[in-house]
Amino acid sequence: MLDINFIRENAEVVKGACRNKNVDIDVERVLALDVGKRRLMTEMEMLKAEQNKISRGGKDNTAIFAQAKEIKEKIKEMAPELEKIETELKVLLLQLPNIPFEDVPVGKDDSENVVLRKVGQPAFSALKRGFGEAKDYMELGAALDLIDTDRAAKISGSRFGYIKGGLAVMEFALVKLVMDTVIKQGFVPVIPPVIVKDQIARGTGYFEASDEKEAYHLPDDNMYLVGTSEQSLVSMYTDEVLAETDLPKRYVGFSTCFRREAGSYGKDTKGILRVHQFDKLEMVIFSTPEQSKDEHKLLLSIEEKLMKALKLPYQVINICTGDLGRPAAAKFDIEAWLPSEKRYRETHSTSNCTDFQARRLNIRYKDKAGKTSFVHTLNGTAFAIGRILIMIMENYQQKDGSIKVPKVLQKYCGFKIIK
RNA sequence: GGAGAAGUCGCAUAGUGGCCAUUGCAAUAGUCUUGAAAACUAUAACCCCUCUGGGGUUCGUGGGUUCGAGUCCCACCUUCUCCGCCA
Repeated sequence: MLDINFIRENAEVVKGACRNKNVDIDVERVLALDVGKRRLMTEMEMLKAEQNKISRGGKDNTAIFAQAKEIKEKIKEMAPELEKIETELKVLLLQLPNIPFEDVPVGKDDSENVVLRKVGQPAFSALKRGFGEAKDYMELGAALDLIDTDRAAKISGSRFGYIKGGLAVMEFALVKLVMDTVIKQGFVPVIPPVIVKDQIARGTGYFEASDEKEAYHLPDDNMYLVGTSEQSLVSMYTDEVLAETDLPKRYVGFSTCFRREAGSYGKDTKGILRVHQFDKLEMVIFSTPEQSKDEHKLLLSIEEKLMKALKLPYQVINICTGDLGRPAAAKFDIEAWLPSEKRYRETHSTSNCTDFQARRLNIRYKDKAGKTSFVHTLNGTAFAIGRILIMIMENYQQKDGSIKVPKVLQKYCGFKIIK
């Protein structure tokens, strides 16, 4: 959510942001509603002041009390009009996107994202090492009995999987790698709730764009399964005031994530690249406005550090305005090389949401002068485990179909190869 | 699931129908001090408007009663305690 004062004073900037983010909202309408609201409020407040003056007067003055009652009725008549304006204004305000930073590339959709750098050699494909075409992870997994989507389909339907054996062990190794990497940087590990209340699911702003259908709903309790632990982590400090000296607060959450994948029929239907349930380690930071750009760099650097530790080839993408999403002011993705598809696929994403989420969730901090303002919130993937397992399987496959365990994970796994 | 209690500033508290919500701690500024602590003084409760004097709004949320509600009534939300069930 944007600050109404900001919109009032920077209407052109807001319009530009809508244009660049492909959001179709009538900013002039917002301004008109705002003017109308304030005009009506002032009028009602003047009446109210008069009423208060009369009431404070004293006791048992029937004539004057009748007058006060008359004013009260007048105010009551005006109330529905104000409510109507406020409701419409609120709906529009919730739909307005965050303003992208100046240095974010302008573009209409993901085709105009900018590659910042490529790290590692994608040519580390099976091809170059002289054992023919790279096998895809499903083929490797079937041979080694690591992934079973057929039986998962029998039990739970499509887009589910059993992850088994050495691959299941590797999940815990990845968790340990992340913990050892980020706890040093001051991140507090958290295992957050994965079921959240209706108002929290809405509050985090994931439901605004019609992605309401993306979350699993539990109708008996009117609660939702989280699509990412970002939802329960960021909302942790809803309606709280933090101390400036405690910022930045850094957290790394581990949780299962649930997604209905409602709009993605026919996309990545095979295997476990896109599933209804997966585990993810997610970093979330609460910072002051001054800190947030540096914290964003920190998140990206940690993501790259983790990818480098696994020695997976990847590229870093600067997401353009049209692909940013509503809450982000800036966003970087990491895409790892998937040999079987001979292209990069997204594994990580990190966003700086500035005060956009905080205003909506009412997360503030008190600065040294005693003034309260909204914090900045940031998030970044540490590992989306299913996808990283896929990347490891394909990039570490051997000529005989076995899979080498990345060196950093060997001590956590207790074995060096899956065969 | 059953029965009780409670929600007021960052924290803790007072406020049982009538002046624009009390007090303490913490915070910020100042006085004093070589410096610090202590002490003292001042500031600040959410948000809106403003002619900068001030006005309005706000006591978990939403309704209601009243000339007037933190205070009375109703519903809801949340938390806590006890009982029952349970990993």
